Amino acid sequence: MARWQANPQERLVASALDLFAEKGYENTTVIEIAQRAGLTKSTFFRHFPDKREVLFGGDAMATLLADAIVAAPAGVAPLDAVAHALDTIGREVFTAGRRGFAARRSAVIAATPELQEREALKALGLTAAIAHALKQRGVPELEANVAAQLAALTLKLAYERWISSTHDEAFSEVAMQALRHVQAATPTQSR
Amino acid sequence: MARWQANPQERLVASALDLFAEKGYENTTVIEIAQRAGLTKSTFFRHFPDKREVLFGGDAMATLLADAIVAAPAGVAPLDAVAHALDTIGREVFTAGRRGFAARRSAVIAATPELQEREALKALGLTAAIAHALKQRGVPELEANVAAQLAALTLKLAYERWISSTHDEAFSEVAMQALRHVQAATPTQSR
DNA sequence: GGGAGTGATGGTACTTGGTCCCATCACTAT
DNA sequence: ATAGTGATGGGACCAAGTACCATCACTCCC
Repeated sequence: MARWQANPQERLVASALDLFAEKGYENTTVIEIAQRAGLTKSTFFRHFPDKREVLFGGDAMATLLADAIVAAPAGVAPLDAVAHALDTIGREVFTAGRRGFAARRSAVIAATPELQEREALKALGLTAAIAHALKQRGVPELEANVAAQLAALTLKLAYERWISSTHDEAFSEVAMQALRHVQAATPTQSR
Repeated sequence: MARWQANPQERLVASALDLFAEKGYENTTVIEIAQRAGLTKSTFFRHFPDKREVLFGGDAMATLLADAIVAAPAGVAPLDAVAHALDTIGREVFTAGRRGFAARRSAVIAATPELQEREALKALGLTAAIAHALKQRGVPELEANVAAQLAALTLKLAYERWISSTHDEAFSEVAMQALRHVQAATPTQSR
């Protein structure tokens, strides 16, 4: 089954992250990334639509989150469906073994405006996916959008804390805590 | 005072928007934009850091919003400070005379992934600026972040409605209405 | 009124991301 | 063996963006 070398994508991602961390995103050329992975520019662009995307896994996250929200127990409140989804991704993608990678990746993005732009787009897509999934559950348009905004903030806070936590906290734990905090900080409607 | 022709930026923006609407962003070259404005590629990049930015006014909006939030009457709730800021930008930048331009611009962005990416980044910057301004008012970190998320949603909804409204509603009016709706759709903290 | 200075513009060469297209290679099935 | 299939290599090409220098329009000042 295995031709040439295995998992070209993974090798490209690893090479890219290494080089970005070493000499910065802008000073790294696609050809260099490919060479370090034993491949060529052509092959790189066959696996990723552009240089940025090598650090972003398509919309796997968005679909996973959306599916988990739809699959949450019927009748629960929007933010409880979100909680269910956060727990799911905590167990399926934000596992302990990937924390180191996530942290390095995050540092590179934080240092690169061009990557922040891509991340902003992904975040927006994520929020839209959450809102859409909530609507599928019957949540009214506006409530879904508001809940999605709160979910996006929760996810961001949880991710940051998960990445930088010294003691190994599971993502799910961190996320539940973050969600409770966000809920507590939500303004009571005065009027 | 006026050399050559006046307002090169404005002419470049107008040329770009026209061409993008005519033949699409991707099929339009920077050289074409410059030529239509009676300028050259060099001059284009002297006025804008890249091709995308010709449709985005730097961070003028973010600073204006942030300043207005800081300048809101002391002691009012976070979302009331936001309301004050929305009213300000409604009177200063989202004026009736600019609605047509905004609508055309919005249509082009909606048709162009590359521009949506830039817009996503701007939206994130806007949210961060709002949160930061609220913190300057003494609003605690978390409350500021939550309020900023709700403000971002409000701004987005109001902007969409303002652009597509048939009868000339002032942006401030639309924004106030949107804010009330968002507040009404905010989940009551059950636990 | 003429010349030095200043800021905006024009033009060219270069690098790199990204596309296209075709040749080639490794492996598989018959 | 042989044909077929899917992944890779390689080269030509275009456009975005950078760097640098020449040039032009206007201002200021003597």
